[in-house]
This record gives sequence, C-alpha cells and structure tokens, in this order.
Amino acid sequence: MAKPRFRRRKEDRPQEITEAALAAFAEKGYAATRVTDVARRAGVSKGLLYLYFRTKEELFKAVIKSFISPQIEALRREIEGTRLSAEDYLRGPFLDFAKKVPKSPARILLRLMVAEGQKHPDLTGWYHEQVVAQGLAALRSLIERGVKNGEFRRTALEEFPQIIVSPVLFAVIWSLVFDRHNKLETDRFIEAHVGLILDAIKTKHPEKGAGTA
Amino acid sequence: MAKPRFRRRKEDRPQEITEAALAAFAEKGYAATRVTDVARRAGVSKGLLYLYFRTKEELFKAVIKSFISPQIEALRREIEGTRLSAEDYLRGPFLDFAKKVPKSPARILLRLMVAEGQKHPDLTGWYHEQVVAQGLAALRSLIERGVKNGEFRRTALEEFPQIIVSPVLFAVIWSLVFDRHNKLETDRFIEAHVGLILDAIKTKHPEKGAGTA
DNA sequence: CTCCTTGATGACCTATGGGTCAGCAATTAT
DNA sequence: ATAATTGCTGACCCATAGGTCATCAAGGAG
Repeated sequence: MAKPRFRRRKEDRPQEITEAALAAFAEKGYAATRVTDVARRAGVSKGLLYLYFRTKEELFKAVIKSFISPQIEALRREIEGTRLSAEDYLRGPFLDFAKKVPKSPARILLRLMVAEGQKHPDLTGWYHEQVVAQGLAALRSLIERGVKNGEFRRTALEEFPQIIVSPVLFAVIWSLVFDRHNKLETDRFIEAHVGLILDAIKTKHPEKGAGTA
Repeated sequence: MAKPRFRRRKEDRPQEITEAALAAFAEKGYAATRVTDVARRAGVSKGLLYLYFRTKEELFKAVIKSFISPQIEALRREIEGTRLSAEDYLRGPFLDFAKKVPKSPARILLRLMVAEGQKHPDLTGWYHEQVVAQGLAALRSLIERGVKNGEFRRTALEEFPQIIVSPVLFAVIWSLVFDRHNKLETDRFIEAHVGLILDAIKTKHPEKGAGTA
C-alpha cells in the first residue's frame, strides 16, 4: 500500500508550523521550547522548519505577527462603524470582546510579549504600532465622542484610554500565573471594572443603583 | 604586596549573589541568563555560587523571596495601623506606594513571575500566599471599613480589590515592554485610575470637580 | 514509464551552558 | 612558625539544542 512518508504541501506548511509554535511557546515559553518540539508538533522534520524560517527567532516573530493583526483590525473597524452610544458600545460589544481575550490564544501572546519582549525591540515596536496604538486610538475616539455628545464628563480617561483596558491585561496575567492557586472570575472582574469606570465618567445616573448589574 | 586573590566572606555571599542575579535576570530573563554571568557580576566564581545554591532554579526562587516580603509586610502593617479615612489613605500613602512600584526593582520581579511563573508552581504558590493574598486582604479590609463608615457605596470593589491595583500592574508591564516606543507617565496614569475608581465609589461628592486634581 | 525538480528528511556538527570537583589559599587555632 | 580548617577557584565534563547538509522520494512533465 506504500503509504507515502510525507506529502509535499508547500502552501500549508508555514501556517502549520506557526500554529504548532504558538502552542509550544505557550506551554514552555520561548527559550525553553526546542525547535524540535515545534517540528514534532507540526508533524514535520526540523530541517523543513529551517526551510521556511531562517532562525528560531524569525519563527517567533512570525508567530506573533500572524495571530493578532486580524483581531485588532476587526475591533477597530467595529468601533468606527458602530451606531451605538459610547456607553452602550462599551457595555456591549467592547465588554464582550474584553471578556473573550483572557480565554483566547491571544493571552498567550500577551505573555510572550511580556516575557521575551525586551530581547526583540523591533518586534515590540511593530506590535505597539500595529496593535496597541491602533486599539487605543479607536478607544480614545470612542470616548471623545461620548464626551462631545454629553454622555461623559471630561476626565483623565481621554488622555489614558489604557485605563479601560487594564483589567483585561490584569485578568490575563492573573489567570496565567495564579489560576491554579486562586481562580479569578475574569468575566465578572472585567465587567465590574468597566462598570466602575463608567459610573465615574457618566454625566447622568439614571437610577442610583449598585454599580454593576 | 600580595593582594589576596579573594576574601572569605561567608556571611555576605548569599545576598551579593542574590542581588547580582536580580540584575542579571532583569536584563535577560531567567533562561537566557547564564549562571556564569551571575557569578561574574557578583565578583565570584561559578563554583562558589553552587556552594550556596543547589541549582539555578534554587537561585531564582531565592531572588524572588528575598526582595518582596519586606515591602508587602510594611504595606500591610501600615494599612492596619493607619488612622486616616479610607479615601485619604488611598489618595495618600497607598498612591505613593503604587507610584513607586513601576520604578523599583520590584517591577523586575513582576516580569519574572509572569515570564517564568508557569514553570515554577510552588514558587507562584508561595508568592500568591505570601504577597498577593496578604496585600489584597489588607486592601479589602480598608475598603470595607470605608463602606461601613459611609465613605463608600457598596460596589464590586469589595469583591475585587484587585481593581484598584490593576493600574500598577499595567504600568509596570507597559513600561517594561513599550517604554522605548511610547513612554507612559506612570505616576499620572496610576493617579488618574485610582481617582476614577474613587469617584465611582464615593457617596458624597464635595465639589463637582474634574476627576483627578 | 522515466526523468527531473524540489519539498522534505534526520543524522550530524558544534557551541553553549548547567553542574562537578580536585586542589588552592585565606584564615584560625595551636 | 606550622598545621588544620574551609571558603573559594576555575578547568573540566557532558547533555542539550540550534543549525547544516547530503540524500531521499513525491509528484509533475514529456
């Protein structure tokens, strides 16, 4: 029956390898992951991997690049296109997005950036410009819209839109480091945080309620 | 003149090595730091290092342990002993403390925990119980005191005191990863964040002011 | 079917770095 | 002084893992 020992699939290889690498890096971190591990996971030989990526570091960069841009781009377009009020958007679509992050593979990339970022300045540069700056700009415009149409007071949130994202980062890191010792309910945590911030910046308080229904 | 090639200083060695290791790990991360580097920094031979620490991993744990406990212990006692109102404490001593963290060596340890934590479960366990849980408990009691004496509304902050610490973590990580690309004014960022949270939970608003003077 | 291109393999090379240990020399005891 | 003690050294060992390359074989062309 001569089952062939391998197939030639030039087109699919990079993505397969990249996905395997993401999983491997996620488990062990960059330095502790052996190139051989990645290859094995991808069902491929080590030699082939070096045919598509010049070094282990190149591979690392490729991993980061290929898994984030799509997501942030989607968020950005959504914010610009929405017809919801700023508050409704933050309580609705934004919150949904924020809650998903700590459960998605993106959290792994976040950790990788924190852990190995310093050694790859060009990578963090790219990441900042393509992902972080884009996301923050979109958020800031949303908040400014809220201020202009009287939903929100003028607050430091206009200068630091990061504030509204910080619980996401916190939740990601907490769950990566402490989950086995003390699980954090990331959904409720993020909701509570965003809720408090909104309470702080809203001009009208429809009902003197308890913060975060 | 026979300058001796070395001095015997059994007492001081552990700390010297530990300090050198902190600096080295901070620069390159755990895996990428060679034991030889640490030894050289400490002005000591590699062999000596292994006289005081059984493995590289032991050394890593010792580093973490020796640089945090004191700080958190101090904070804890201060919170319990203070006579300030909850709000004044948060706006005063707590904010001072929070602002210092992103500039202190502690930020390095934070990164190390994030980066290498998963591989050292017993270490994260110890860290959670000795540092995180202690700190959060103190914070929670402070907030509950504020609620009981009418300063604060009942909010999710009682359940998630982490919320008020999250900007610190965010600031630390931002500055470690993105400082060279886009510097964050951590002091003002943290102040703005805490200010907003306080605005959200306070019962009385003395003046309808602009958030965070 | 046969040849040829090239995707793919995995044994191999080599540098690196964690960890050891026989011996040395600073200090202390006598 | 001399000897005994032990903090300290650095050459060495060896497993590991990044990276290479001679060779193979899948799949298309003629």
